[in-house]
Amino acid sequence: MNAKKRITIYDIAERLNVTASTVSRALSNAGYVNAATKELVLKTAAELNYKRNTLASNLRMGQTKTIGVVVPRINQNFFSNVIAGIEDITYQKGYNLIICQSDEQHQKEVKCVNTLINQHVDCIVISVSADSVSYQHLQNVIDQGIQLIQFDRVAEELETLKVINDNEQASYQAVCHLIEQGYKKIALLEGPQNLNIFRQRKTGYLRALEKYNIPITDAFIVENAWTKELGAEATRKLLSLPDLPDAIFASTSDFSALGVLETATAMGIKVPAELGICGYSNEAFTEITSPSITTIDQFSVFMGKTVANLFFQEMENNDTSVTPKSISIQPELIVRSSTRRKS
Amino acid sequence: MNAKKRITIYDIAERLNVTASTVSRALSNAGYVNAATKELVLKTAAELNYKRNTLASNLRMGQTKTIGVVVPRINQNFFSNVIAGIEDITYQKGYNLIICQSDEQHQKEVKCVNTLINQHVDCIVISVSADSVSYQHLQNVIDQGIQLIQFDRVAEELETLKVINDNEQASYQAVCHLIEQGYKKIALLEGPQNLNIFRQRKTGYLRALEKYNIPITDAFIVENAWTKELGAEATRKLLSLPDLPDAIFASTSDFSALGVLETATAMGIKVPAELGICGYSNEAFTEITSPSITTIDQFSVFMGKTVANLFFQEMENNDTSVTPKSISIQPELIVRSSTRRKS
DNA sequence: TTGTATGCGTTATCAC
DNA sequence: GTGATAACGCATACAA
Repeated sequence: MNAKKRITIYDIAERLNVTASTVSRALSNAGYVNAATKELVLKTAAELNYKRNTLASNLRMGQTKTIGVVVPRINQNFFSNVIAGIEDITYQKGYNLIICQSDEQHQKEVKCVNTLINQHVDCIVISVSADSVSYQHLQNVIDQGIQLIQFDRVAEELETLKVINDNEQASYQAVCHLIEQGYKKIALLEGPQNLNIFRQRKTGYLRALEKYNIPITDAFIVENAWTKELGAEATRKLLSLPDLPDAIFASTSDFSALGVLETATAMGIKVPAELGICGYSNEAFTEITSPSITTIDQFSVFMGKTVANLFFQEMENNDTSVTPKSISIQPELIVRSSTRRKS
Repeated sequence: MNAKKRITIYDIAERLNVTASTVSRALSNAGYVNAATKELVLKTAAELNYKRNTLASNLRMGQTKTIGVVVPRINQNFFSNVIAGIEDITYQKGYNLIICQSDEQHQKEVKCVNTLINQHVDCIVISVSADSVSYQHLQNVIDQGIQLIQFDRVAEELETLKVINDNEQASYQAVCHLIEQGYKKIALLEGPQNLNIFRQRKTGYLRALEKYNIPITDAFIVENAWTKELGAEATRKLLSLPDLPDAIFASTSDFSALGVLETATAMGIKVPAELGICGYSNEAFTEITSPSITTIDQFSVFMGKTVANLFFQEMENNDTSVTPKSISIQPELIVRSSTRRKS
């Protein structure tokens, strides 16, 4: 029962005393075919419960109408939203998605990418893992003639299509907002600096300080504080400094910001009066903490849609002008209670 | 550049003056092949940057080592966690995942399933959409000889592998807990009753009331309150009844429970003193609301792993005993502040 | 140990 | 309009 032979176009052909070619034409309505026979084919195909073998079809046609997506974690809000956005568009166009997660491991990412190449996907969409070192596997994708689109976390040196957030600007705005609220000693929780996005966020932070002539305090910059736990740990450290910060910008994630908030609250420090807190990503929970957390919305679903649209655009105007395009989405600062000191 | 011909086993064969079969054998180390030639093949394959065409291979082999997953929403915590769990196991076994989302629409679900059948996936994993009416498309999967595994939301009448939560028991425990905390007038927010999971949760609720000889109040049971907004709306309705409930069990989701909490708080009603609130799913935010929300953990990642393991088990002992197996996972009640009135 | 021949299911290019 | 035939790239039974 398990190894049951499936119905093929030959089975239909035999039944109708025509050849497989006729059946094929009828089913894919390509080429000439008598209206009557066509209807007959369609009818018996339905009767026999025929399902086209996409494998064979793809092999013959040389394209799979499939897009491979590689993300660090599927079950992370930002990424699952981007995927949902991609899916929304690709589904309408009749394309399929193969999803892989790299688990933030470079090695697994390489394996995923290779699998996708083997699968002959038409396009690979990727946001690179945190510990990525080399980008040979991505160069490989390009070499195989497969469209490559990077989003969010990108290898800047590779000339590919990119969809990114203007991290620096968003970060700059956030810190400016803090300063305008009267915070003067602003700490930064930063992420792995091998990822462009975290470097950019740091740059935005520094630019804002510079604009307002606020000196940089090295002790206020904490590396790799990008989980809730690490955020909490960093906070304990920061709040035991001789010279305390009066605001913490968790540029890595809202989870980190949550760690800050919980720790500060536990220590009896009043937010936002004594400590301002700003996160990144606009996770759902930031709205419902008390106080609610100021954060930055990345428009993740929209980002996914943009990625997908970019692919189809690029495919349609297939001129050889391989001009690498980069789309930057402007994130939005969402001001909430955790940083609101002035009316 | 885009339509660049990829390297095939023939290219390697030509280069080494052997035949494609030898190359094939060497690459898939099947059958006899001279150690020296094998090494040579492997070396030049690497040199030429050969990538196996999985399409052709799969067509030949009659299996794709691919599993299709259909969920209502990719970017919903529960589902993205299940997917992550599935991926974790299947990745280790060298299997791929094709993910589709039905958007809670039966019609889209049917299309997804058909696409997966066409793709000749080895297995289809599905959690049915909320508005599903017929299950013909799933019967179809079985008829095509494809392994079908349902999880969470299942069509009970279909004899397939199933991985479910013991919803009734969890719901029963939750309501018993409420009663033991002194709540006497417990309202129920219920989900679409065409989905088994919501029927079961309702049954658990009724069973608990019965056990404690608490009469059923029809006005306390609100249909289709399974989003935050609908939960809020239901709460306003419930809290304007002449005879108020003193607890609300949002059996549909934590989002619904959040709507309850926010509405109650806005109305100046004290939680848990005047109103007990219990949700479902253990979303991350339930821990950080104030008060934190009592809820039920479904072990979603574990559920995904269970699904994947079930597939591999079933594949390995391929005896024809098509005994439909069903695995039930016992969810866990997480008691938090929103229902804690007694020490 | 290697080569030859064939087929997986489909589509495209020819003839007829 | 329809049929015969080849090809997509790989894997295997069989022959050598």
